[in-house]
Amino acid sequence: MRRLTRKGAATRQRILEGAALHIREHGVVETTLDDVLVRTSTSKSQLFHYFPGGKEELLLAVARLEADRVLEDQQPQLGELTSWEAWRRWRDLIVARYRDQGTNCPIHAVMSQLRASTPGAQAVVSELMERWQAEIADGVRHMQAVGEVAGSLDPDQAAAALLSGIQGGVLIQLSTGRTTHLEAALDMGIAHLRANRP
Amino acid sequence: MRRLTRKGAATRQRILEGAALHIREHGVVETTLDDVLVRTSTSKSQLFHYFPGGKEELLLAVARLEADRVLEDQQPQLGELTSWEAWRRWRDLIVARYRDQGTNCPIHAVMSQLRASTPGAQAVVSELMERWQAEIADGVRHMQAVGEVAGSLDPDQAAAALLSGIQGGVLIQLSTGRTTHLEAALDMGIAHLRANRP
DNA sequence: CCTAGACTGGACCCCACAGTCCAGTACGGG
DNA sequence: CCCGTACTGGACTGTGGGGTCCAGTCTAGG
Repeated sequence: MRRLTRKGAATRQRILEGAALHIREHGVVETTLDDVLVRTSTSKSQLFHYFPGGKEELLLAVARLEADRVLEDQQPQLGELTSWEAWRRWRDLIVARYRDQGTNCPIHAVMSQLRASTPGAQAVVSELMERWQAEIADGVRHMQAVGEVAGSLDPDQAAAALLSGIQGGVLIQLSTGRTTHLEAALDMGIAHLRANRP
Repeated sequence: MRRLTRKGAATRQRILEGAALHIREHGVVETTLDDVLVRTSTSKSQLFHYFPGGKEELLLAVARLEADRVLEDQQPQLGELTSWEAWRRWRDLIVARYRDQGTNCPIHAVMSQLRASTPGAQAVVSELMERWQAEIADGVRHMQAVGEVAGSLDPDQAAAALLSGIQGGVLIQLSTGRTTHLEAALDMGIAHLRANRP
């Protein structure tokens, strides 16, 4: 696809967002191409025109869309972890976000469908995790700079541990419907930082 | 199914374990009933005889099998978290176990396929998490009893956080292939306990 | 050793759903 | 205004794979 008219770009976007929404609501297993077509008032030929790779390509595009959204939803708090109060606000924001999302994580759903088949799929998640962890690590480094955290603590290590806790907390929430584990993980992660005062 | 002859029980078990193995090797999406039949030298009618609910029931049974295996694989270390040295051994055991498992988690795979459809599916994971967390919490309580951890720490809270870290670490490993996050989470969780000396 | 019912084989059904094709329409650059 | 190509509609195809059926065989209890 080399050139897209304005109309074409709009249609492509409509299909993409319609697919993302349907997956959010029904899960990827219960989402067929026809569902997406009906919902977005488009036809097969349009879908394959914009996503020549078919369902696989569409799902991958949805994964990218959702991955971007994850970090966007945490801004601006994630980018300004400059005080303990800011860390607390970020923590509350995450909990609220995932509480709202309920027991259906779009990325998680899409990934489990693509895993083996699509090589680029794991890269989407890997990249998300890297960016996420980098932002947290920046926050840790800032706290070190202002003397609230000991310089002996490895920021990347701490960020990796905190990120793991978040992922696991959300994962457990998918089965239990509760955010208790997510909260426990966040609280422990932050407490661990605070315990490492210089 | 009211009565099972010895032969019948053996066949049922053969189907179940064959399915579990095939899912471990190929993932649940790439596993069809026919694959299982060929592998176990059984026929459709046998499979539906022992699993009247069809694929869904079979997958749920596999999930239960794998869930049990998760805790078994951590014994006896998980049951004897009675010294810092024991915690370290447990930590190493987990890392080794998941390193061996590689980037294909059977439970995770099966769950993402069942999620919405089967009501009992989430219960399998919930129960696994509960049992797992309870064992960790017992370990924390023991360390409190011997005066290595402050009594002010909530054992269930700490266990929930640690468990979240493990889950997230494993989840990230599925995309990255590395156990670095799992290790970071475990190390931080245990460090957090050690930091809370009386 | 006989009979109910547990067990087995495999042919068959069926349809959901991804993917194809082609003919017709809108668009935008020249 | 004209032509190439971007775009659209929708009928059509093919098949993977879950699930059904029934007829035949084995098992175990009485």
